[in-house]
Amino acid sequence: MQQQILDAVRRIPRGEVASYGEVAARAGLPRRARLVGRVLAALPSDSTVPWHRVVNAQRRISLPANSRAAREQQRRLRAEGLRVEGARVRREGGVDAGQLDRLLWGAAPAALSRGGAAKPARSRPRRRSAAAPR
DNA sequence: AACCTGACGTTGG
DNA sequence: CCCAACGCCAGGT
Repeated sequence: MQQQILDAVRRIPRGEVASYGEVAARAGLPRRARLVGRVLAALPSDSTVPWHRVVNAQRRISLPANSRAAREQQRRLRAEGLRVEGARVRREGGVDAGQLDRLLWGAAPAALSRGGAAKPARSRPRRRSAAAPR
């Protein structure tokens, strides 16, 4: 099953990241996020597995800040075009759901914003002043 | 077998 | 957004 995990990691596209939990799930091992971590920790330094594309659910590098490994992960991620601030990793020019809506529909989907049925429940991002990706 | 520990995750404050 | 509490799974002592 360790192979399954490594394969899942290998399937992460260049320039993208996946969480330990996601990797575990994709490997058919739900709830085994920690296992993913231990497997990666055991990787030989010469491994070709893109372990650097694995981050925690908060999209943060899950390694002791400033450790050798942490810096290496930062280096590699940046090399793949990802923005890394501290431990936080984000995709360049990433668009959130709200932006995507506006990009596709031009404006707020009035039909959905009508009170009554839908209950957003969770505060939605709402970014109005963000520069539109040319 | 109890207990500690960690490249984790989710929820609530 | 940061932090604390829990919940979880596997290994190591």
